[in-house]
Amino acid sequence: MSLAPENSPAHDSAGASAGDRRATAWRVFLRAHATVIGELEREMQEGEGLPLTWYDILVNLECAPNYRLRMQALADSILLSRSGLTRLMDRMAAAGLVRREPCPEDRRGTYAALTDNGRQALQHAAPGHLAGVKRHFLSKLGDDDVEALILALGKVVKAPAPASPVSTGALHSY
Amino acid sequence: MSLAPENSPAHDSAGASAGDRRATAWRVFLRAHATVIGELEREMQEGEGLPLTWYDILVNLECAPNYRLRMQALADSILLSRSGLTRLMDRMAAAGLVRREPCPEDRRGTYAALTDNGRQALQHAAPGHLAGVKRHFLSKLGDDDVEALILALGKVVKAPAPASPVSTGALHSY
DNA sequence: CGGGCTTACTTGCATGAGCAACATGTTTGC
DNA sequence: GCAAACATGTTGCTCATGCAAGTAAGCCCG
Repeated sequence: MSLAPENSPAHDSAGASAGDRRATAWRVFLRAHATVIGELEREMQEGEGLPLTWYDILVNLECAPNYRLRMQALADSILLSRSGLTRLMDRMAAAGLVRREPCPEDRRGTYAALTDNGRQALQHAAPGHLAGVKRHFLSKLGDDDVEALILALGKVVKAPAPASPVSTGALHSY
Repeated sequence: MSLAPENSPAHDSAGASAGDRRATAWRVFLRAHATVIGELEREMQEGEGLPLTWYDILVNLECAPNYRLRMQALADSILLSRSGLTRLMDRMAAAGLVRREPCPEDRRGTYAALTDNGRQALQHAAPGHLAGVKRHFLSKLGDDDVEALILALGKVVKAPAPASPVSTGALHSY
């Protein structure tokens, strides 16, 4: 989104103040995200008929032990509210990609489990998505850019660069 | 969102392949965006009662000649669909922050114009937002990080780093 | 000048998301 | 043990968004 009406108060005097550079960094960051995600979403929708959110669910389940995850954990992982996930699971279950399973250990709980159809859909969609990420993002970066991004943005994230699948969250809630 | 079930096909052999580093960069990028935007949205909502989208509109209008913009241009600027903007303007007009003005030059057109209330709301909200951007993003970066981000992400964006207010777009459509 | 094509916005409809309230089940402290 | 606190998932409601269709106005060309 926009930053502010005028740039940060001029505490520098030179042409491009440090504040300007920082504002620019922020804008580029926002714009880059919007651009890339927009493209990926469009391609996934057109190519596979899957919303990126669905893909996200599928990946997270594929990587989970026994191809299933508690609703809570899944919601956290894709940064969706619990109720949002409940509804999303309804839709994906109706489409045959996932299935609910009761949780024996905690009878309040429910597992979201990947169906065979779901795994197939994922395997069908993954190469295109990977290619899209490369095409719209990674291919434009040199090795040094990659390292610089990891370093800089890692500082921004609480737990710097988790190894697990990890979700955008970007998708939702903006 | 998640990248893929497994990381990119192992074309390298060493521990952390180039592909891994790239996948990591992508994940950190997504996570950083989700984290920061989530915080900013929350703070704006709690502090000012404004959705970030509204703030975004206000900034764009504040910076426009005569504090007004054609609907089309505004929609492009905040990366919202036309119909989305129509409805958004309805809500913001109802809240007294903006106003529709007929466009004399092209009678099909409409200006979205900032009201005095809108300017006040913006002036009230801007410092907090600025501070939030600093707190959650800029303050964690060194000058070299800032430059590296501009360089790397600039390559990702079509028109590299426009000077105008610029919108997230990130917000919407994710 | 007048019929078609285009553009600018608006509206109908469907989708997706969050919050608050709920039902159910588990844990904790006495 | 048992009641109070807490956790998990689902449901009611409202809001926000996009797409496609509709309406109004400008433009182009014969």
